[in-house]
Amino acid sequence: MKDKLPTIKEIARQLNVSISTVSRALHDHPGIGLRTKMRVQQLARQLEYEPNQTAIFFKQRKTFTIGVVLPNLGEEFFSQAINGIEEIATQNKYSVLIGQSKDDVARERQIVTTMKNNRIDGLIVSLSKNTTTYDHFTALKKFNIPVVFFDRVPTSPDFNKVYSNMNSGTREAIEFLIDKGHRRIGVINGPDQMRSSRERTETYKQVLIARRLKIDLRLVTSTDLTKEGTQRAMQHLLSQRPKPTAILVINDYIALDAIQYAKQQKLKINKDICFVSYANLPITHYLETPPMASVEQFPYKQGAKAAEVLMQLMANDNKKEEPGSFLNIVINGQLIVHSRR
Amino acid sequence: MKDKLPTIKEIARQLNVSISTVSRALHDHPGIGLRTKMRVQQLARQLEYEPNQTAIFFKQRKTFTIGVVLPNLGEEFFSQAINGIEEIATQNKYSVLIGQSKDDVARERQIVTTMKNNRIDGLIVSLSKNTTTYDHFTALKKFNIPVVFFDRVPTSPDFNKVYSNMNSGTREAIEFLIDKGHRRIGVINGPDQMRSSRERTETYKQVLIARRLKIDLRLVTSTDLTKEGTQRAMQHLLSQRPKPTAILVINDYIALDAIQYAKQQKLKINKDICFVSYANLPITHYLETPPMASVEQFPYKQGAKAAEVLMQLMANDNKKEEPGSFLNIVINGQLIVHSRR
DNA sequence: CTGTTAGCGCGTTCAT
DNA sequence: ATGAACGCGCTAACAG
Repeated sequence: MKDKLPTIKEIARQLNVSISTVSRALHDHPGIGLRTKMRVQQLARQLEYEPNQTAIFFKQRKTFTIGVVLPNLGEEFFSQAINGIEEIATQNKYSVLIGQSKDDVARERQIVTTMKNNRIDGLIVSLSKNTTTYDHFTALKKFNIPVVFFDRVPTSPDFNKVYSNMNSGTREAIEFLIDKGHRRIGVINGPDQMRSSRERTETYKQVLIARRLKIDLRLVTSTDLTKEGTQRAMQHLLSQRPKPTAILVINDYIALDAIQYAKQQKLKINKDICFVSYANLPITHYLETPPMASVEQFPYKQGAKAAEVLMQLMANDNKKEEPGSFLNIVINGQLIVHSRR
Repeated sequence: MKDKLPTIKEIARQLNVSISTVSRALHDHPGIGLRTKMRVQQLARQLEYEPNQTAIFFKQRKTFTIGVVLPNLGEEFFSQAINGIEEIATQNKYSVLIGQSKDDVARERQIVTTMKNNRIDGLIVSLSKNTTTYDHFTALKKFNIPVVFFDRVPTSPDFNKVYSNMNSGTREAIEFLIDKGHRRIGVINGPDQMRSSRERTETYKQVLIARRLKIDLRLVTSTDLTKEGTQRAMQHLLSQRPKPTAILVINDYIALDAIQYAKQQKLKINKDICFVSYANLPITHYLETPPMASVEQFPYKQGAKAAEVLMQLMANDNKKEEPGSFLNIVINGQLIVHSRR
């Protein structure tokens, strides 16, 4: 059944020419008789010939396929990102293979291995929140498979990364809050191994020092990104005295959990307590009580940029690449204010 | 660089055995010397040998890859669905190639063609809202590539489909509203070519007739799924006299737009006017004024089921399949009530 | 301008 | 128990 697909061999047979003539004709090779070229192309069309990509992949040692590994497609941030990735990939005639780590390191490793064996030409990754070792990625170097990380990137400088800088966005956010009169500002970070957590804390201290405000590190806490973890974080923050009047939250989803908790505690949002979060997802537009402001992180743009960088790396692959130089692209976060109340 | 990957040939050379011996040893072929088998496997491990999948794909005429084409990963419904698809595919050692049609038919065709040429083993599709012809899918039959549609499925019976039945959910929804005293119930459908639109209207009439209520078809309108289209639909509905007191909306996103519009018109949600929608997305849990109820459509389950069906079809591929029998799997929608006010 | 040949890596007869 | 040889479909180096 399947094997009756037309091949160049078949075309060659029917036209009494050689296989390579057909191949050339189909590729508009310069030195080829106009007449035979026409005949070949004509018959190919008639037979609905399509080159067998698997054979080409095999021969060219190139699959025109990239892999994308990310924690969870269910999160809007990541689906927006892959949206951007797919766009750029398609433009460049690449296909996209996806895998979700579900924040499980073993699964992440498994996916990367499978993709490597499938001979992907390049890989884009947003790390699982539990990933602390990177050998499954460095291993790809041996196979000449370039890797670009985005958003959740490794701390080590020895990787290509595209991410949104927490510093500028966080600075904007905190200064915004200070300017509105807040003096006790809490922070809910993600797990410690996430780069963003450290950056956020760092900037928090810097800005407070610059503004000559007292730093109380009990106001800096973290969540494991579960709803329960966030509730515990909120409970911790609200038990401090004096209570914080504003809280910076790692992302919109977590902020929604935090806001929900605050409401349950009979706090008035934007009055008793303000929230500023990260990501600025579309859903926030539909909310009655969204965070007061959100640091936009441009997931689509991050994904697209990561894909562009990867395309570039894959193109340079043939040439000698400069040893040990890694791209580190920062997309500045930008504070979007939803409510000035 | 890339070509220094170890092959069975290389292993054979180093061990002074034949290529086929290595191949057999690696596959635990019965008639093979235990001693040589060990030596081969040992060296393979040492060399970190991995079979070249592209070669295997090529030779086996099978890629263990399925394609997924859907309108937009940015929509939660679809990202949940692909979540389910990826899960099942992974369990069955399949990889997943994705493509977004962005509701553009030309793009949909392009993606399908590319995937076909890449020799995917099977395809899962949720149609673009503008798709009216299916020849790009029927063409796949010639290549023995089974196709399963989900959610947005063709009307013709000549396809395998998994979808959520509008009938039962719609019936539940309307009866729920009638029981709460509503007599003027509006409907906002999607574009006419969507199966769900017709089903919804059909059920609407049936239930109203069964309950001996007057049918006013001016209360049944549609949106092109843009925010503006939805506003026009709302404007139309609210200009009817008497005004509807409840509105059934094609999905949660559209419902949010509709609710927003109603609020702007100073209508009190759940008092002046009630909304019931479809999909029951997680975001609704965070809303102050969610639809009063939502017909859950189990996107994860739909995706997973579609993938299971596809796996089955691909497995039967070798055997003779019964001619012209198509699977039509219905996952009953289920009304989830958010608020009884 | 066109044909011949080799080979990519693997699985699979068919011999031995 | 093992090896030799073939072919999947295609490209490309070499020969005319």
